[in-house]
Order: sequence, then structure tokens, then C-alpha cells
Amino acid sequence: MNGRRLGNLKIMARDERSVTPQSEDFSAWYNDVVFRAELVDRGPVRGSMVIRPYGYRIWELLQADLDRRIKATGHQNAYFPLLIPQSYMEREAEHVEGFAPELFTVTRAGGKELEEPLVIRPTSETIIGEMMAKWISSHRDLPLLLNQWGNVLRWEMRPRMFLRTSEFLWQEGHTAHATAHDATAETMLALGFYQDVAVEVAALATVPGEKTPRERFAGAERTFTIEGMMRDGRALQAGTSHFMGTNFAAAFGITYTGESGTAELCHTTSWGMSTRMVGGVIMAHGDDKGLVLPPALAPYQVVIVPIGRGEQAETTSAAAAELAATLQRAGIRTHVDDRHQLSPGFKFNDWEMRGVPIRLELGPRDLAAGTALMSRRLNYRRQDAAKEAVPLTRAPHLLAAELAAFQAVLAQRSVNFRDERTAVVNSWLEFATAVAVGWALALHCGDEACEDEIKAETTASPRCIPLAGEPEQGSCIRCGKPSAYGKRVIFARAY
RNA sequence: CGGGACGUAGCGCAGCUUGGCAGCGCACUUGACUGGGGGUCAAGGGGUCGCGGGUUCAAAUCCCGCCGUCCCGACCA
Repeated sequence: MNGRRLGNLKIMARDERSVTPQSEDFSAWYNDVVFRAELVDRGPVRGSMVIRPYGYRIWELLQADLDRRIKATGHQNAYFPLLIPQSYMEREAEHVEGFAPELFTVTRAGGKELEEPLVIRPTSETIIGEMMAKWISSHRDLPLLLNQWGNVLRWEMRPRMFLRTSEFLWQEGHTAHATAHDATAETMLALGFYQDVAVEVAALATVPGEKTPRERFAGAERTFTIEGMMRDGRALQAGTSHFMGTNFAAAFGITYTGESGTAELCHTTSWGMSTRMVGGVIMAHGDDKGLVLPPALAPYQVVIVPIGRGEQAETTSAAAAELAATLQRAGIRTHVDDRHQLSPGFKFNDWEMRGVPIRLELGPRDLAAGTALMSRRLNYRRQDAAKEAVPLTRAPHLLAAELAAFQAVLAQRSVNFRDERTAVVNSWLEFATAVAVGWALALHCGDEACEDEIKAETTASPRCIPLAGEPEQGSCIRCGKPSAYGKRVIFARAY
């Protein structure tokens, strides 16, 4: 426990070096963690975020995995311009209405007023639609499967690191298809990427589902999402996939000549996952010691802390470097903490805060025994001691297995946590109780006015209609009118 | 846009009520000791007190104006 002395009285108080407990103030905990773990820093402009190397590495690992899945299914990466003529945004009525409030607009360049203002992309449907119209003329050109990695800007009213920043990094897939059937299949394929990345890589038990009409993307006919539960019970949209029907094709003239020789409108899709996912990983797994990173996304999966001073330090440091090289060759991301000015205890706390799954202590006693002392960031093997000796000769094999186990434990914990905090509710009282701490699965009439009332009273909103939900009819949890959607809806407080 | 708080060293803050040498903790630098759970001692460096104006012999402090940031709601990947 942390404490400080005041005269003879020992007052237990939170040490400045530790983070605010989640139970005390989840928001403060989140802020403490992202800054102390050196994931990000504030940019000079409101709502902007500097992603520091440790945070950027997490994004890169996520990115690499997702990119692999996207390419493996025939999509190709391309890059479209950041600046878009304002008129492009105006061509699809709902699209412009949805994004107008958050657009950055450039009106001057080269010291002169521009004839037509340019908007900085908030998303790229319009410019990509315009180019697709040029590139597609025959059914033989379809499907056109594009993906872009880039940045977008949106003026947000309440910025929050990773979750809502005025500029964020993402991937946006944009595809064009001959038929609604093909485009729908594509929409679901992309949603599958996100679900797989969330579960397998981020160890996040997301629920794939469809958004209610009000929550749809501006200009989409159907919007799908994966929703994850954070440790405070709130929901986070961690990825989204849209079926546009022919809305954008009509607005941008994306047409093809079919086999019969007639001109047809394409059916398009778009889908994205952003740096927000990093925030999701933080809030889904972190605890009062700081970050807990799934091994698949940990910049360092293993950190070795050599112990000892003087000649001993030289010996243990050299042994640590050797061990690190061995582990690296086995594909384990390993780091040796050689900061000699810091005490071992400080380093232990530091790496725990930064979420490293496994730490190895390597001191003279261990070296003599031919072992390293392993500590897990989560002590899920309750029967074992907190620290466990690992024979150096078998370290690569044992640690690889340990990392796999860690990943699995984290994923399972996420499933359990979500299920424990998700309630099937049939009364308003149950509903209000459920959304205060987690998610409610409820029947709803689908009326926007009714949604508004629910939100006003509980701050909860419909997050998605789970794809896996069983067909069910009944009366609305709030107003008693006949339920819509044919299934239960997840309601939750959301980020 | 509504509600609240705050701008003083890299970070966290005190000082302001009652005007009078700009401070404390952490971090940083140097040295010595130390090192298996957030080390000790010593010596140092670092300031446009958010910005502009006013009052005053004198302003971090009082007055007026502006700007910015953070937190809570509505918006959102």
C-alpha cells in the first residue's frame, strides 16, 4: 500500500505515481493510463493527439493483422487525397447532412481565397465514389475491392484520447458490386474481419450486430457494428461496416454495363476500424495497476529486468541480452530494461503499468540456478506462486506457451465479463438496473421518440441488434407498443 | 451550445482573501553510496505567474477585457 507520513500519523493516500482506481473515477483512470504509459500526449490543437512510439506500436500490430486479412480476401490498398472539393460532399443528401457539423474546411491557399472551398476528408466515400465512377464501366470491372489506410478529421465536441480525437487514423474499405446480394455479402465479410480481429487479436468479446435506423451511417442503407464492453460496463463501437445500396452510386454516377447491355447502378459498401480500437483495448482489459495488453498487441511481450550492481550487473545484463536474442529468434517480442539508474522495484511497477504480459527477473541467484523468475501481468494461475522460475534452456518454448495462455485467458475473461454484465430484461426496472452497470437485452418499439425518452432517463441508447439473436416478438420495454426488429436489442451507455 | 473547474518550472500544486525578494513535491543534472517490489545523502540547473489593458511607489495577488484547457451533458470511428 502507498502511504505518506505526517508526523506520527500514517495516512493512506494514493501515491502520485499510481493511477486513479477504476472504481473511483473511470475517466480519470483512463487518462492516467494513456499518459503515464506513454501511449499518447496532447497535441497543441484542441482534440488532437500525439501518438507516442509505445502507443503507435500497438496500432501497428493491430494494423498489420487487419491488413493481412483484408488483402487475403482480394482487396487492394490505394490512397486517395486528403482534400475534397466541398461540392463532392453535397452530392449525397444524407451524407452531407450527417457530416456538415464536423467538417474542417479550407478556404484559403497560396495566400488567396479559393474559388471553391475544400473540405478535409471526414471519410472518403465521396472522392472514392468519384474515382470509382471513372474506373468502372463493365460488369467485368466488378467487384472493385479497395482499401485505404489514412487519417481523417472531424471536429468533435468532446474529444477523448483514442476514442474521439479531431484527427484519427483508420482503414476505410470501399467496394463496388454488381448486385445488392454481392454488396451485402461484402458488408458481412468486412464485419467478420473486425469481429475476428477483436476476438483473436484484441481479446475483446465484441458482439456483431446491426445498427438501428437512427444510428446508421450518413448515407447508408444498413449499418453493422461490433460492440465491445468496457470495464465500466459501457459499450464501444469498435468497427463498422455499411451497405450503401445504390445511394452513392447514384450520387457519383458509379454505373456499369451489364451482360445484357443495359446501364446499371453499382451497389457499394464501406467499412472502417480506427485508432479508437486501441482505446477499446485499454478500457476492456486495464486494471488499477494500469494497462493489460493482450500478447498479440503488446509492443513488448516479455520484458527482462536484469538485477545486480557493478560486475554482477555486467553479468546479468549480458545474460539478459543473450536471453532476449534467443526469445526474439523464437518470435517473441522481448525488451531488456537496462536503465541502470532505476531500481528494480520501479521497473516492475513501470512495466506493469505499461501492460507487459510477462516479466522476467534475471539476477545473480537466477543465473546460478540457470533460471529466470517469471511474473505474469495477470496472475491467473492462483495455485502457483506469483513468481515462477523458468529454466533458461526451455525459455523460448515455455514463454511462447505462456503468452498463448495469457491471450486465451484474457479473451475468456472478456467473454465472462460481458456475459455477467448483460441482462435479458422484461421490465423497465430491470432495464434501468441493467444499463446502470452493463448491457440490457430488451425488446423495443423502434420509435425514435421512445429512444429519446430512454436516453433522457438512463443515458442508454440502442447499440445494436445482435446478429445471433433469436427471433422474438413482444411489447416495448418502455412504452409497451409492439416490438420492432423481430429481435432483442442491446441497450447500453456508450462511448 | 448548456453546466462546472482551472491556467504559476517538464508534471502536480501552494502562494491571491489582507499587493512588498516566485515557492514546494516529483522529474532533471553532477557525485557518492545503493540495487530481488516505486532507494539514500549532498550539491545544482530550470519561470513572459495564459494574453492585453487598468489601478498603484509597487501586481502572480486588486479591476476590466480576451484567449485557452480540462471535466459533466447533446454529437460521434
